[in-house]
Amino acid sequence: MHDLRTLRDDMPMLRAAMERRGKIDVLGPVLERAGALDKERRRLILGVEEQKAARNANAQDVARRKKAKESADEQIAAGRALGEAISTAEAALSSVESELGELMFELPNATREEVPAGDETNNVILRNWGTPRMDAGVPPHWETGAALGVLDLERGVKVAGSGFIAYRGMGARLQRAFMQFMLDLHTRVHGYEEVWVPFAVNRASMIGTGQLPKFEEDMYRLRDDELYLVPTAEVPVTNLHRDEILDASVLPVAMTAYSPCFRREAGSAGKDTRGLLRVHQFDKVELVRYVAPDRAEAELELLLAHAEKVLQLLELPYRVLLLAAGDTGFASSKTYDLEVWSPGTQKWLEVSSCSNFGEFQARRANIRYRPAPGEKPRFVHTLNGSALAFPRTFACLLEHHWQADGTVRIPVALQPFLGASQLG
RNA sequence: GGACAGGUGGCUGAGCGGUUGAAAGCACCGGUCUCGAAAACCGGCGUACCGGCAACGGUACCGAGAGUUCGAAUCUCUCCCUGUCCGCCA
Repeated sequence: MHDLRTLRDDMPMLRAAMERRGKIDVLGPVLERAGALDKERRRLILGVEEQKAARNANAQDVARRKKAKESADEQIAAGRALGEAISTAEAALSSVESELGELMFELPNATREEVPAGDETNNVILRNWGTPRMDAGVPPHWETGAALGVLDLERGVKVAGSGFIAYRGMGARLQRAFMQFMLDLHTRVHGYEEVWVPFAVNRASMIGTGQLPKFEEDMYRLRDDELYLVPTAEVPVTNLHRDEILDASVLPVAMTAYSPCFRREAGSAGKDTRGLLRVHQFDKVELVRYVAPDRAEAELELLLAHAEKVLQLLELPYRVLLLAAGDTGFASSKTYDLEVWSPGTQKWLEVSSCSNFGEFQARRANIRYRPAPGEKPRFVHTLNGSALAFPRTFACLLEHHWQADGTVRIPVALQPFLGASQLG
């Protein structure tokens, strides 16, 4: 959510931002309309408030006269007329405000200047870590997973439908090991507070982080209650301090949480859906930080390093991408993706997305901090990243560490958590 | 799920339908005093929006929304949340 003042004072910046995202065709007119509505809104406010001031003065007058036992009939009649005028004016104002509000919810965040313009073909590979396995003959994870008895795709489909996974035996245990391994790393080494949060959230939370109102069709919604299954722990964790003013001394707030993630993936049917590549329910450990604005850039690098550390310990070769504006998420001002090489499918798979949201989410969720006693509250900047999403990590693990005898080597760092040094 | 009782500023807690944005206390900030601190005393101390270069002025906000009224924190309705008891239950 952008500040209305930006609309007023820096329209060229907003236009340029939509241009870089490749959305100017659709959003240019939205910006124009919003700008006009903002002007209209202020004009109406002026009138309404003037009338209200008159009404308040008139009501005081009535009170004074009644106290003095004078007649107030004239004032009461005047007040009634004012009241009618006010409700007409307010109706006009509220219709302008609700349209303006809807338009503002349509506008994505502006990306930072170092983010390249254009679509995903403009993403920049910043660096590589490790050596991708290029030898032929590494089977895809769904074959290895079935052979080792750790993945039961057919039965996942039977009990829930396509995109729902059943893990078995050591495969199930590996999920638990992932959770413990990642949470321990982030809490004990990287200094995050571990939190465990609701996996269903209300509408206000979904609006706070930017999933709603724009992406309703991607969310699982509970029919009888105004609740949504979380698409990522980002939602409940970031919203933990919604509508609060934090003391500056608590920044940076760093929280990590495990959660299952539920995504309808509307519109992406049939795309990269083999095995674990794209599923409706998956598990993930998430990192969330609230930081002071001037720290946001540095803290994003820090958070990215925390996510990378997981891959390094899992000994999985990866690359770091700086996403181009058009590929950057709606609420984000800058996003790094971590992609792991999958030798079984000959693809780079995204296992983490680390973003700086600036004040875009904090403004929606109303998360502020007071820089110093007596100073005005300011919005925090929010950051988050997966560290990591389990299924694709699982897939790459099964492929990259696959050995010619059909077994899978378990990286040393994970062994104590799994209680085994190999699968099979 | 049922029955009661509640939801007021950072916290505690007053508040007859009419100078109540809201008493008081705590916390916090500034000052006096002190070598310094504490105590005491004095003063200040909400958020958002609109107008204004500014000083400042205006409007709104007492869980949320609607209503009654010249005027609502105060009355009515709906919803949400919290507490207590009962029921059910992992």
